[in-house]
Amino acid sequence: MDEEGNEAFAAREASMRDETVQDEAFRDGAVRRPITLADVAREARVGESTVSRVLRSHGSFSEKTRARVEAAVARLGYVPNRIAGTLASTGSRLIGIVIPSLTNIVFPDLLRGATAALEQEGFQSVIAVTDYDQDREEAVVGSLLSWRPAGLIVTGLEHNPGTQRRLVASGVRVAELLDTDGPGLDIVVGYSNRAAGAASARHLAGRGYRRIGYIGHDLSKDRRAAKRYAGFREGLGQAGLALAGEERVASPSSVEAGRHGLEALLARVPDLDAAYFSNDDMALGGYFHCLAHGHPVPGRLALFGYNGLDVGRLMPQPLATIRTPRVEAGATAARLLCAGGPATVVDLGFELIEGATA
Amino acid sequence: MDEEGNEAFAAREASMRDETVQDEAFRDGAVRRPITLADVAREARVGESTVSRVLRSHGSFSEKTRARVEAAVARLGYVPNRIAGTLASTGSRLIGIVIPSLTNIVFPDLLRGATAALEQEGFQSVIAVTDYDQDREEAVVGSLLSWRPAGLIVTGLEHNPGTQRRLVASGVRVAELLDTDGPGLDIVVGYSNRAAGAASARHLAGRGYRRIGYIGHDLSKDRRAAKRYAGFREGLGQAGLALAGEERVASPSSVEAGRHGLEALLARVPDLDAAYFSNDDMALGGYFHCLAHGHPVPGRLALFGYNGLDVGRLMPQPLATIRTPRVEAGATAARLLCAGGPATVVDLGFELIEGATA
DNA sequence: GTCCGGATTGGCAGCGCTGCCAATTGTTGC
DNA sequence: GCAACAATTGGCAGCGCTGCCAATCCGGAC
Repeated sequence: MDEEGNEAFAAREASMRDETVQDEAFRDGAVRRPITLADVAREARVGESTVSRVLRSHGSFSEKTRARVEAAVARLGYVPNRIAGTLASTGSRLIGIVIPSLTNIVFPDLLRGATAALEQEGFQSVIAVTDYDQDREEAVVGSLLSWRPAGLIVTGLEHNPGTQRRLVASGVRVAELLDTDGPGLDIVVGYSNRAAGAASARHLAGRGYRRIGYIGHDLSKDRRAAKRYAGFREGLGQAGLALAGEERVASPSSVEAGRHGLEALLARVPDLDAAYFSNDDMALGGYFHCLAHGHPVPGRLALFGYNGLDVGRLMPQPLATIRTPRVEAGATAARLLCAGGPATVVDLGFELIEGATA
Repeated sequence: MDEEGNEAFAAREASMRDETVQDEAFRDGAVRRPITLADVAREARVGESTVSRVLRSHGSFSEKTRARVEAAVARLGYVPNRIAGTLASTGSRLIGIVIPSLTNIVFPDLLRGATAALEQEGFQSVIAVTDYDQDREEAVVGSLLSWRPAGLIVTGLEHNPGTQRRLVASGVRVAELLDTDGPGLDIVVGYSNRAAGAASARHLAGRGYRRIGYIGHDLSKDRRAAKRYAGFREGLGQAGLALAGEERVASPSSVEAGRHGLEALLARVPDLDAAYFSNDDMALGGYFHCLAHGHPVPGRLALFGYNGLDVGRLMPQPLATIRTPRVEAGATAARLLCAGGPATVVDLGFELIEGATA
């Protein structure tokens, strides 16, 4: 145990090791030629197409043949080459998934739902991250399309003209996720962010809060957060209220941004009685600010988030928020893509969690 | 705005829409044949190999030819088919990434580092999730290998014999991540979980805590957490202490598991003065329990986590924990795989954050 | 003007598999 | 026992691209 507590964080290259494991795998020193379906066919003394049929359980073959082929596969340690298989057949078993970020747990959730559903259908997912940048989205969409995926899952409904063109021209099925506020290209699975914002506003207004502020992150990039914001203001307006103040941090959403954002907003608008955050991470930051400064919640200040993360439910006072079916959205989109039905809009709705912070 | 606050969570199929966007993309009603490199060659009046060379900026060609080819590509909206390209050439530009979970932010962090580095090198990542199940790991490794990736990133050093065999037999480069406590197959990038556990124990013992408990999740599946646990006990032993009690929840780690785990442990061992959690999520849950029950931290109970998540830094009292370079590990592994050097072990170390909860 | 070497270009054989079709074998009805 | 039919099997073209090699072009040296 030569590690010390305060390790230098910088990478320290450790000693090179003489690993020979790999070389051992080479048989008799000859250059190892990868094992192909033809090798299996020869080993099993059947035709190539028979091996192919057995391995895909497609078409007909006798039980005896199956056994022979499977034995040969096991003996040789054959791994089918899906690159070749995909090229030869029509469709690939790949689905491309484009998400804006991996920092916000929302997108791993989406991925989780999608990959689980895809695996069931025998599909693999190729992922790409855009960092909320539409130009990067265009680039990664092109890059994913070059793998000739059976379908593409993208986030949101807003895309560059170039991205739209590529998506349409490619002819692959596209599912746009987590937003139903606007026209989609093909399959749309999500919920109305605008409605969620409005519902949050109505809830806060209904509970009697009157000096309501907004703490958000960079809305120019996160279009869905912008829609919630718009819906929220609309909802306030319907209740005869106006936003008492708002704070936008330039960074992506985070606990830190929420904590500092609320601090800044309270400094400018001290008589706030409720704060609406662009999401739960931000709200948790706000909650920590209140705890740290002894502001009773919701007595001094009510807090409201978005997403319904687990952490919110487990705070000493459960966070008032809106739960969004992210995992389900991923799974639903994946299933619809695999099923190959007509263009559809699936609104999964959302659930307002009253919690105890508002 | 026809959404209501308390949406039913169950999926509600929305009306099918007659989307014709896709059909518009079909030219002149004929069945659209995908555009191939041969089409581009014809359009540009050059040979296929010339187009290929231009598109890959490989080999030599005149400036005039490049312009002609690029114009033809733009005119036809050609997207190269990497499936075919990969089959024809030797190596693919795919890296398979196998992670145990997407629920714990640690793995998205790893993915983030890896995908960012891979994109720079012109690689794409195919991901698969094992749910901490070694049999599923074996299955997904096989599935990823069938895409003939240039390399594979897996988590941890412990694998089924079958997984090991496949990895070695495939001949692809493998990077094993987030653990350096044991022998690796090829490239290993991470840090010592055992040392991290020991460092945590020394820290708590050094601060004068004597009745130290452990709250963890399912260690039989999460081998790295098990190593931290072992290191922690070892560290306590070196300080002349023994574990005052422990609580293992059967579920995966989560804020909820931490909160309930601490509650249960305190019920059994009321005179605990410090709690070591299997990670920060769990520790945050413990912190929430303390807040909810008015236990002063660290006066009544000290808390110590693992991973160094942002949220810990922003708690009213910053969490005492160990920061692990997860993003860096992903990026380093990706770069090493692309670089194709010899087998290596890179120990990135870790950093103990003193925080204010211990 | 001719020759030489390098730059540029095109032709074409596969990469490993699947899909089609034809050949072969086994089965059932009468 | 034989035809008709179904089940099973093998052969082979070709998916779209790259890599190799040969053909062609170009500019300068002679």
